[in-house]
Amino acid sequence: MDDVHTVIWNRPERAAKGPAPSRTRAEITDAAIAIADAEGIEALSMRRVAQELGTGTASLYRYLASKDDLLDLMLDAVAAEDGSPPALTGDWRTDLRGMAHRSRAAFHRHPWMTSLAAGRPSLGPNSLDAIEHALAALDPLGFDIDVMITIVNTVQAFVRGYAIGELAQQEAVRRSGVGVQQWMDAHAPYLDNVVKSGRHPLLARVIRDAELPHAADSAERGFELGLERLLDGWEANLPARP
Amino acid sequence: MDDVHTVIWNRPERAAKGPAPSRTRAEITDAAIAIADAEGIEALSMRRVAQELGTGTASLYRYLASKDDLLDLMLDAVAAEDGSPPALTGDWRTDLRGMAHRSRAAFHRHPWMTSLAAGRPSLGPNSLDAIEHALAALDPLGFDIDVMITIVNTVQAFVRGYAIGELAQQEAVRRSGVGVQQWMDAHAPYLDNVVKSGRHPLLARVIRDAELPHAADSAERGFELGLERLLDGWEANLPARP
DNA sequence: CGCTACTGCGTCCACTGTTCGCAGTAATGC
DNA sequence: GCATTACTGCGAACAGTGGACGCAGTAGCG
Repeated sequence: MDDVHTVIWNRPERAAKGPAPSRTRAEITDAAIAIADAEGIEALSMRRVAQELGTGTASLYRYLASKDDLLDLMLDAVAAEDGSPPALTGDWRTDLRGMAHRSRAAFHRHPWMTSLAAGRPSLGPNSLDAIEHALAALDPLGFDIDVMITIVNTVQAFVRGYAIGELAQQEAVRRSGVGVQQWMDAHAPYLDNVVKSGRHPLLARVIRDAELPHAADSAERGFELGLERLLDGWEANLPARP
Repeated sequence: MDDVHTVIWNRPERAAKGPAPSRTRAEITDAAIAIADAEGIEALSMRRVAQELGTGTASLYRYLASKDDLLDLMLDAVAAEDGSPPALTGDWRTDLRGMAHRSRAAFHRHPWMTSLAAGRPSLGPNSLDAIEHALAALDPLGFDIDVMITIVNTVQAFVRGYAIGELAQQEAVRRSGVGVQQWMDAHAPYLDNVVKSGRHPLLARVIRDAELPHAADSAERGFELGLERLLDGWEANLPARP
């Protein structure tokens, strides 16, 4: 349609002329997030959003060029949930650790983010704010901008990848529609075969270990351990100041 | 239908009685991978797979309980592409680094994996082989199994998250149906605004930096740097032997 | 006041994953 | 040798999807 305003982030919300729109992008986005939270990402359809808002399905396309746009808006809305990033502490490790934990918490609040993060670069204004904030934490160290962005990138990559792995089983269970116990029961014979075959002795130990009670918070501990190791690695190898 | 063979990995490929099936799961999986490689994951439909194989759509459901099963098979098939994991070198860093690079290469060969990895725990036999191999690389160090699996987990998380971030833009461009240049042109006004607004001074430097020619291999360099930092972190903090 | 550019939306299209039932076939039990 | 059984391939149908089109109604500018 338009030549210059092709990207959602650069498209004005309201037209200059004509009747005022009766909804806002934010209302639509919030409704979509509520549906995805409650019923899963596969239940999120344009019809379902329209129903939630009590409007016609086609009306949504006055606000969004496509469902893809809606998904972009959802991701960026989540990036703003925590409000403005906290003030910098002066210690880059503390600041980056905080960013990592906030990001992981967002994934846990909205597990559908794992599905959307793939194939969708986070270029929304709120995501950019978060990156700027992380860069600011590294700024006092006085390094090249490409070193700084690489550090931020790798931390974000770790958080994203860890959250996806963490939530993968939970999401598979939810999508299957049965309870955790039934899902486990369905998979038990296969894992039993893996253990009994003897060709995966170390994995067998992992599987047995996973049945222990202490495993409850192992995901959280693994995240913290991995994150600290990554930060350790950067701290020990920060390049010399230019 | 069945009580014990509910999980694809534990379901026999061929029935005991009746006519022999005219295809195999592997044929179907390969066809699906070829389609996803060539036309993108959103072009992968059961009808499209059936057409590729010259068979009826409903016939596929003699081999698979659902499309989800097919996606699981695709992921596990990719995990077997490199053949058996190479022999251990005796240096855990070298072995884990190799695993990470092979995994990243698989993501690049099959960008649709980024979409599938979310919400889908990798429990297929080939994925399990890879994990067993990584654990074996750490075994000589003599640590608890939960420490070992945590190290493997964090490395896999980093690779997954980095690959997803790396391929996100490429996938967005592909999905949009236009060329890289047109996609860039569509986003340029927005990024210009970000730079001009002055509220993201560090990001502005990143955006300017990204236009430099050296940025061509920056994704690869970032991956290697981050991976080495993570391995550094583990090496420096390996817990005391039990 | 009229013209223009918008808004809301009913209706339609092509497509999706999956199920049902039927005809054909290979191995088994007797 | 022959009925029985358990499978195979698959056309057709079903409920759902994202999105396009065009029409009626309306708000603001000249």
